[in-house]
Amino acid sequence: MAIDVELLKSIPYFSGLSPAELDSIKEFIFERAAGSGDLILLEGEPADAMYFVASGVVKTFKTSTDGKEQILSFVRPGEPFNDVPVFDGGPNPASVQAMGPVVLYGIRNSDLEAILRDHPQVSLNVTHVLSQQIRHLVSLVEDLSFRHVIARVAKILLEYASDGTGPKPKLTQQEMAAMAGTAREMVGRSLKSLEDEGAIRLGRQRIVITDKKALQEIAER
Amino acid sequence: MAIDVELLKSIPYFSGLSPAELDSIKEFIFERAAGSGDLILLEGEPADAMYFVASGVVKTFKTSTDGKEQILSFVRPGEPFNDVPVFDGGPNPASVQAMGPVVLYGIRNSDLEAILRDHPQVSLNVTHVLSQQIRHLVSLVEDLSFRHVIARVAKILLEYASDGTGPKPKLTQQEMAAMAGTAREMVGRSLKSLEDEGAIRLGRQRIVITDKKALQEIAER
DNA sequence: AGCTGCTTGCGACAAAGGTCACAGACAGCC
DNA sequence: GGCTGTCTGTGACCTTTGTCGCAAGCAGCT
Repeated sequence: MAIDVELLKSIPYFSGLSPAELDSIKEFIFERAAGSGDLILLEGEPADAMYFVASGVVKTFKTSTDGKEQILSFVRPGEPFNDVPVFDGGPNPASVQAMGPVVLYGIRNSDLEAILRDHPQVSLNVTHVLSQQIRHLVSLVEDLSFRHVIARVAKILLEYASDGTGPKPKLTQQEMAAMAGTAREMVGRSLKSLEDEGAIRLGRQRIVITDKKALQEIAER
Repeated sequence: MAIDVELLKSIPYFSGLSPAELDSIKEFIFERAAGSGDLILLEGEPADAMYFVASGVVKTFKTSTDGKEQILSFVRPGEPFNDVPVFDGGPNPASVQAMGPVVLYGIRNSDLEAILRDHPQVSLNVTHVLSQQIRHLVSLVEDLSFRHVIARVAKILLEYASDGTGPKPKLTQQEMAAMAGTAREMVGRSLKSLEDEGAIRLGRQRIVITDKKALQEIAER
């Protein structure tokens, strides 16, 4: 196994570090691969490591007692997940699943603690990363609390349309439902109603945005 | 104005610091008072400082375009708010309002940045505090996504009953509604139905939990 | 004691969202 | 080229939640 130092450099956690520092950090990193659909972490389990996505995409999500799923975020290359337990000592806050074949870089809790102690720049970087996570969650709360399902679906489309930046998970209606906190059927109906309003076109396997402005307007309601 | 050093010491942000360090940090702190109902910060405005509650309680919340309010958290003595903008440079993520007369300790962004640079222990502490905020928000998302209004109300009651630890805001139905992300009437109906099930008793101005176990059970649905 | 505002308590509807039950479409795989 | 399992489309129906409109109730103030 060979840790990709170029990738390490591009990870926000480790920005601003010297090559020598990166080298010493590299020693703590282990690699882990997973196939499509593999469960990587289970919410509530004791946490012993955090991860970065090296390639592929994973999703973090919560599961309700009756089996409903709420996706919290997608994690793309260079981004971390399950870092919270390192900082507060608690269990995994959410389950994590591979959206396709993925390669992960992991760091054991105790090792990261040592890194934080030795490299103050890293904990500074971490405050930045955690802040972004907080903003993301606040925005999710806002969506769930204020917006109707159709607006949430419109927002998802706007965010996950083909903009060509980085890997995008191809979303099933089931997954969109788990993102929007609703049932699959509601997503289907929302898509249909968005099509009726002329904002999108539903093709075979593919959703095309035909009127971005209209879609944005619907997303704000 | 006199900054209370005892209080400073008890703030998680500054735990593990020497008296000398605390003294130097003290120099950056300014005091600010607000009366009941005063708006302290407005979401979306440029942020220039973060705060700690010295006495009293404030609430942080989001407002929708049509005026609905979603409470994100209550902030009690020793706890921070509006720290996220310091770490990511963005605007205030939420509005903040005093629940009663409050005294706040503030630190300007640029000053806190200096403190973080000079005292690595502080940024370590910050990662811990932010992690807790993340867990709190994830739990809020879970509630909004999985639970019915009545379960959310039950949860609120369990959390804000008289357990005698620290100042508790006395909640109106309107405020409970803003916490649960619903309308005031729904809170009223939920309380009534909780009373019918024998979990609580609604007295004049006061809600008494008569069957905690039953209430917990309802809260989990 | 008499005002004035906030807080509650309902009841009747309306609207949004969730559930169920299938049928058809498609993709990937032997 | 057929099979199988997943994904999608859809209608009917039920539940939950939101909205409106008032009428009391209560608290604090003068």
